[in-house]
Amino acid sequence: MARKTYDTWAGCPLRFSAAALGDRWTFLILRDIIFKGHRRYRDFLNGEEGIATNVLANRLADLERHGIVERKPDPKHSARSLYFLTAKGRDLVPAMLELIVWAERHDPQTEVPKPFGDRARADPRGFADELVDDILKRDATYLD
Amino acid sequence: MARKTYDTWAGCPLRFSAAALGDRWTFLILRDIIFKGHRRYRDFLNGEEGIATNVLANRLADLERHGIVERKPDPKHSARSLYFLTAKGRDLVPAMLELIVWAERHDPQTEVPKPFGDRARADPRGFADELVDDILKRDATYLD
DNA sequence: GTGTTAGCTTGTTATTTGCAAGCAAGAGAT
DNA sequence: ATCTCTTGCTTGCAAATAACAAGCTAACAC
Repeated sequence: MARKTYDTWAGCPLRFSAAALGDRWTFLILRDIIFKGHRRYRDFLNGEEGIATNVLANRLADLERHGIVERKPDPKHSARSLYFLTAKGRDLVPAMLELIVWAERHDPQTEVPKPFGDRARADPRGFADELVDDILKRDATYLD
Repeated sequence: MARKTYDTWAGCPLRFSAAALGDRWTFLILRDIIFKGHRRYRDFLNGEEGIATNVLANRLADLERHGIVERKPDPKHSARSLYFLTAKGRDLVPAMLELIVWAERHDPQTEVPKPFGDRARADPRGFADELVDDILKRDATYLD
């Protein structure tokens, strides 16, 4: 069963964001789609953090319900599903970049490569656009 | 009792962010400090979302453990505690602003005032700096 | 000194998570 | 064609966490 819905949490923007994203695993799934190029259930499941399969299924369903992720059958493997970001999901990239900038600054063990952080700080909009472009290119490789 | 710690979640920036912020209530507490000017336990507790008192105590302790929030005794009322953002906490303002921009765009019921959204989109850095300034000014009113 | 408020802590129950197992449908090898 | 493996889930169960309610101590307010 999916989690209790916070569908009445519209209006206030941070409450709206919290309802959609306020969960550890949701962040990591989005990271996997945006930065690791993952699109398949197994890819998420095999991530190093070890999400439980039922929790993954719930989170993907939640993200789909929120219109952030879209599920499509894999044209090459009819048994598989693929999970893509919608435009709404792709619009989260700038916020994700700012979180990365924050983490880079405050995590002494950060693994953010310096050029990545520099670029995110110097040209956040341009970098976000570029990342969105990469996402769409990656999507295409799964769909053609 | 506080939540299970995800203290080993350093390194990857979004995992680090998820460990510190990946929770509905955490978002809302930060919103209350940044945008509503709340500093006292009661202020958070009386928020319209209705956080439970034990959950609030846990979240504040978590935020303090993560160095995002700092607790100080109220100089005017010795029985009270006040919760302030640390520099690390104030550095979250740009990410919060991007989430607000996202929510404004995708929540049909958004209550973000248009000038606020416009400013956040046109001049994110300047706006974030200004908000941090407001936070520090507000802090001062509690401490003098 | 009596009543109220602030900031919690301590139960108790409901919900969610983490872990293990199972399972149907499709793909791949023989 | 059949046997096996993989994929994308669902189900069951114990443990952790959240929600709701009550209580408790120290400080004010009068």
